Amino acid sequence: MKTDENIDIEEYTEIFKALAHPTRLTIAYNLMKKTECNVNRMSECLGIPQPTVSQHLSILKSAKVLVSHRNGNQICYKVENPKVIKILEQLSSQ
Amino acid sequence: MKTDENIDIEEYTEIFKALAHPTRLTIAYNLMKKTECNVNRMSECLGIPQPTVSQHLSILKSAKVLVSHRNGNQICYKVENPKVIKILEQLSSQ
DNA sequence: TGACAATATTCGAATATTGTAATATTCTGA
DNA sequence: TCAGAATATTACAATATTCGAATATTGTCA
Repeated sequence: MKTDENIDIEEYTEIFKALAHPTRLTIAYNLMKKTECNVNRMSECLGIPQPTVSQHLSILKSAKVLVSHRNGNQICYKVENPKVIKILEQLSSQ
Repeated sequence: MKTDENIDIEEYTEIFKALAHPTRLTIAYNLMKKTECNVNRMSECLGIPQPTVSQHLSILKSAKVLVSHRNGNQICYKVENPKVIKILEQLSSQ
């Protein structure tokens, strides 16, 4: 087995680490499938306290899985990273 | 955001957790790209002690990322899980 | 069977992650 | 500018992960 790698192992390790939690994977997958979403709405839909959701969002953002932008009163998160989208799309193919 | 999921979040969480380590991602990616490989060869190529490689292989196997079969004196590991292959293939597409 | 090669397991210390609770920050609109 | 809504941060205890060292297991072949 050659150890040469034409991919950025560190980058993907960070992405996978971010996705390796049921709450975070659910958030990322749903944001990829549907649309952007603000924090309180996620918190309600998931039945998870807002600060906990915020922590998970912070981890997803650090790994460049999500991006955010302010929309009036609130902050919307969505998936934009094409590498992440390609990965998440595979989860539901078939 | 609806929380309905048509994918098995737990299953993919396990897969991502297994892949969320540089050594394990390197092993899985190389096995997907190239061929099956035995433990000592991986240990040499990666420059990582055999027991450590064996531990990582055990984690990858538990997550159903890898399968193994005996080949004479040694044990060969490879990627067979189609869900995993689809994910790993995305890493090098472009 | 016995020796050796290949692989797996166990243990423990160091480190990282997780969830909860409390609190802080930031922004908007009156 | 002030109040309140929305979001983020901090601190800490509980739990999980990681690596290396030591050792155990398994299979092959003479």
